[in-house]
Amino acid sequence: MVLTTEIVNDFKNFIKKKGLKYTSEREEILKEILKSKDHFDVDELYMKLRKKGSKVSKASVYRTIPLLVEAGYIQEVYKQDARSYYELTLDKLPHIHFICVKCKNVDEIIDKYLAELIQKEAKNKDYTPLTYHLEIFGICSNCKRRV
Amino acid sequence: MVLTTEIVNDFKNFIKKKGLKYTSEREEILKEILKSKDHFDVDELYMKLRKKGSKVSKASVYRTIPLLVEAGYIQEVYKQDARSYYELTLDKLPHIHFICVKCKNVDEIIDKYLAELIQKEAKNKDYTPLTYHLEIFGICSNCKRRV
DNA sequence: TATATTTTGAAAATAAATCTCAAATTTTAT
DNA sequence: ATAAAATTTGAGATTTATTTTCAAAATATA
Repeated sequence: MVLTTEIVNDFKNFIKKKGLKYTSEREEILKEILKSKDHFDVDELYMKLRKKGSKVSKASVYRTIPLLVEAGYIQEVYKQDARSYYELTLDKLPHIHFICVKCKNVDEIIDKYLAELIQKEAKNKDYTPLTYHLEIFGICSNCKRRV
Repeated sequence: MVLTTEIVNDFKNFIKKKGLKYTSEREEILKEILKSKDHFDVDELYMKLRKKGSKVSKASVYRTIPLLVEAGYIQEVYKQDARSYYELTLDKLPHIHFICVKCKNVDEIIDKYLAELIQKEAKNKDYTPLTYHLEIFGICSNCKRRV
């Protein structure tokens, strides 16, 4: 696991380099995200912060997320029902999301060939890939059993 | 190219089998979609219909799309700015969408290994895949040149 | 042909994300 | 440390794709 303090410091530098101001809200949001072990959406993140007594507004959460994406700490991994889900990029291997259309469960699968495939096709097209999603919508084994 | 009349008839059977009513609106929407060579969203489709003098409402377009997805004629291929894009499933090989974050251009790439990769992982997890997207967000070669 | 059922169009409702703006905070210069 | 300049914040309004509502119209059934 990467050190939180180190990341927080890097983020501070990133913010400064962009000529922006380093605020306690931005730090609070990053720290909370660094604790996440899984996918999250803005609402979940906002609720977690609130429960801890944070006064950060939802607007600030919405405003901080693109900065964290740009800095490379998080990625938007999929969208469901017009809602975006994010996850930490750190230490993450390329993965696939299996989204069950019945129970809405999301299963994460690591596939080491996926990154190669993407790099190969990006090179072909002279594309610079920043982030990607591979989402497979289908029916999970549980839902297949209980028809 | 698959015969339109055949598809239209299959769709009619699909609708009937579900105990729904086969309406001229549903047929109009399907026929218009069958003409599409590319991705489309609800607005584009609705506008095309209007230009032809169709009286179909946008609500009906929204209501017909899930039926066509369920019947397997179209797929949701990506979302951008909270808007869903669809395309015909017919005769389509597995493909990747490169979405340029600068110019918003979407490039389609056929990759024959993608389907294999998905089938392999689905089998592993005892998953029944229905549809999938591989979206790569990045910067296209054009936008890289004119920085 | 009449009855029952579903679908339609138009407009209202919903909800995620973005925007507005005055007040608060951060940064810079003195 | 203090004041001025610039940015960010919170709260609520706005935006916009999609969904829902409901009376009227269309379709299917008996």
